[in-house]
Amino acid sequence: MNDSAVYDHSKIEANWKNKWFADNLYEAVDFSPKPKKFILAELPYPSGKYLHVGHMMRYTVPEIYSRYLRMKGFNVLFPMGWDSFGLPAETFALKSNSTPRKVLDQAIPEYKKSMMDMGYAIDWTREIDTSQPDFYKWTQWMFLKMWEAGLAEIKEMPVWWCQALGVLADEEVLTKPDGTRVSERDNHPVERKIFKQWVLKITKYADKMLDGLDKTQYTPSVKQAQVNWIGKKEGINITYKIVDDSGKDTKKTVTCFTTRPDTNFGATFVVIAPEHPLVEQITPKGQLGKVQKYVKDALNKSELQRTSEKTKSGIFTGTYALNTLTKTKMPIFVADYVLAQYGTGAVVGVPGHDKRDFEFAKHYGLPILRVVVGTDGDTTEITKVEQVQEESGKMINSGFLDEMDINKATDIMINYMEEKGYGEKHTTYKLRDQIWSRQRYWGEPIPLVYTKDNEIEPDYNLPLKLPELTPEVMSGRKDFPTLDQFQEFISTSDSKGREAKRETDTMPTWAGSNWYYIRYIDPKNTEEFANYDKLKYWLPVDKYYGDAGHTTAHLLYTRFWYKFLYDLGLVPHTEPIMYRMSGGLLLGEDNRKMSKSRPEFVVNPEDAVQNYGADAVRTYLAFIGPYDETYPWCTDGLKAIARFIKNAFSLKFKVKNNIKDTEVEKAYNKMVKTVTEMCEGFKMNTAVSQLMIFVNLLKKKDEIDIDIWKGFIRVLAPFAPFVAEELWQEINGFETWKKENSVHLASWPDYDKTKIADDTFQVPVQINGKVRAVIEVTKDISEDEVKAIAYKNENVKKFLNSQIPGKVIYIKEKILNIVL
RNA sequence: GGGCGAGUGGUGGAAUGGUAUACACGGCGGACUUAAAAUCCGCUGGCCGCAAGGCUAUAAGGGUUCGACUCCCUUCUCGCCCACCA
Repeated sequence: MNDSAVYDHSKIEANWKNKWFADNLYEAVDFSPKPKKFILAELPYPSGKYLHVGHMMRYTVPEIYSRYLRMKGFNVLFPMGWDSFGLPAETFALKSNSTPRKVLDQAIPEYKKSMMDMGYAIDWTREIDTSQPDFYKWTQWMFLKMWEAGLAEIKEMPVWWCQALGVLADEEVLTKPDGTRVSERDNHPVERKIFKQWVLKITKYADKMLDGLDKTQYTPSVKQAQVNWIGKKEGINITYKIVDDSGKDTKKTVTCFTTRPDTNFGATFVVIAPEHPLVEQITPKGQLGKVQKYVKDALNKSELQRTSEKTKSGIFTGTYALNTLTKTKMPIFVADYVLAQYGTGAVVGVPGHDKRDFEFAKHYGLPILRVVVGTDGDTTEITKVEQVQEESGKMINSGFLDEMDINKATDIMINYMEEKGYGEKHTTYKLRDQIWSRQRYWGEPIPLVYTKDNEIEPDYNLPLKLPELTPEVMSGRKDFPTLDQFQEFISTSDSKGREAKRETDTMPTWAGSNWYYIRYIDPKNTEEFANYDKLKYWLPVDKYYGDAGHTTAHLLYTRFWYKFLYDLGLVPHTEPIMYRMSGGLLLGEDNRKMSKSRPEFVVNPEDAVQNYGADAVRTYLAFIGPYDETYPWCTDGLKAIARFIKNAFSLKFKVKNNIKDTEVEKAYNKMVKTVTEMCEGFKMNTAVSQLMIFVNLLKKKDEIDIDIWKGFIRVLAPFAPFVAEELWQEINGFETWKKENSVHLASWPDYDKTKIADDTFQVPVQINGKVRAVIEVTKDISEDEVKAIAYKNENVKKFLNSQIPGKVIYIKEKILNIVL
């Protein structure tokens, strides 16, 4: 046997890999006349020495899809890069006793090698690295644009904070099942602290982001998640006069946001958040000490304490809000169940119709009034939380609203209050401004300068580079210094040449990820972040694949950033991404999340590729199940795929010219048709099973026609690119490698519909919906003929039992159902 | 508590109104082998039956339909995201 007789995956893969990448086979061509497809997979953040098998799970299926599209005649952009700023690299560096740059410079080539070993069809000339100055220059530039537009502000904000990592964004904090909050990275306990923070005013784009959803093809659930995250609510801000114990006007007011002003006749108290500025202003001196103590305790309470408390805590301020409708005095409380950041930070308590208010009222002995009656007609006193009515009903005990449906009453009350000047219609959002600073070293420096007069000026001399972590800087340190510890970095001059100081916060982990995908389009441009005409050619992203945890917030921020660039006329469309799908998880063989604590269940992708070949690993990851679901790794499954690849390879010895086999011909055309449909539908798992069915048939044959073989190789190519290339080169007799002869630039085969059509087909015969026989009939048979054949069938006769059929349903080529 | 999604053999899954369990794993039986591995062949949802065949099964219950894993309602369970959001 010669060399080519044995399937040796290591040899085949090493050979083709080098040739492909040397010739940049998967080049994405700017302005190609072919139609474009931009297939985007979230770039990894290197946080360890090697690529994780979970990454491969995420990338393989979209990559197969991108190969399919290329063969279908599209100019495909399937790029890759490194999201390398932020905590992951810092933590990785600290663990390695090194610096972020050094560990990245080691890890990135390893990650890249793993991707090349997998044969990923990436145009590496477009590689990006978000922590390189030529990239972050533009992140800084865009931030300055935001600042110019008034969308970047410095604000006092309560933020999550932990000793080890400093300030964290909400998204970097996880809630454990017991209610405690910890940092996403390394599980440090976190607490709430007030800090000055740069924030981006994403809320200004809330409505644009809601409206833009119509322009996308997101699935309903992705759209719904965007809508929910934005959380637009229309209601009214009602302003109440505040009086003291004796009923004297204090000249102060409290404004409460509510979506349910219809229940205002049932309002019996007001609650303000501990952080609310009114706390200090309205609390009488005698009361102030006690109230301040409550506020302090509330703010310092851990999340665990807050959520584990059975009763809602609060304290009476000693003053009252006047309910103009009922002319009653509503005591004003401070309580930590009211959030400072949502609405006005003050809530009007309607205990009969809000569960939280009910619990609070019950605990403090406040009156509970019924102003809505449900379908049960119950108008008795509300004593249990189950009786609290929230969703529907009619108004009672509510003056001019009585008998009205609650929705109508809401409208009428809003108009009434506006007319009387008690309140104003108001729209509020759950969406919060995005925190844009952190007190860490490894991030984009914020290019702003504080003058002597404490004015803020932009520094357009970009990139503003991070100071280096020299051995001198690091000597005697365990953690990285923050920028305020680099004197040379801090001191600068303002636009008038006077001494000034730099901002020492850096940008958050996700700064680069808000726009990184744009840079793939023009990664080497030094004049602008990307050439507009190139953007016009490549954008929007056709499909975006990534981690399920990034489906909502990351997508929203990406859309916000893009819409901002659009408003500046810098990008060509209003929506950057047309479609989003998130991948499931790959669990260990023990059906649990792969974890370093159970190393025996952690799959090392390098080992898998070495032992079974990249083609097998790729095809296995495609075959294992639908992209968006979660399932365990199974080594036996991988072995089976390795066997399949080997079987497919061995078929080559049977290939001959001019073999006529109608069974194979039909099966081939069916296979091409279904695999094509399944690739279109992103169902790579069933596409692989179609390939298996076809190979199982070919295995039984002694000879295979060369044209069918060539077609099969092309269909196999996106899944198992190495073996496909090997077989393709061999069958075509290409002796020396030429890029244009690659199977991966060959066209996807067509199929012949006429060869698929069966002359006969099977019709199940049902009696009362149960299959009693299957009859074989010819193609253009009439309904009557089908019936005649069916009635002759012994089993059908048996079940008809000489009865006369009442109704007979015949669906052509599908089914015959006889109803007795 | 809210939103979204899912529940099908021993396992991963297939079928989105028309023969439920494709494809694959695992298991069982057999061939080859001194033996094992590898490979190949056969069987494999459950129950009854020698067989033909029958009954039964897609989380549970109900409904629509000639026909339901698929559509609708109720309940349960799991996953993800959000969560004292007024």
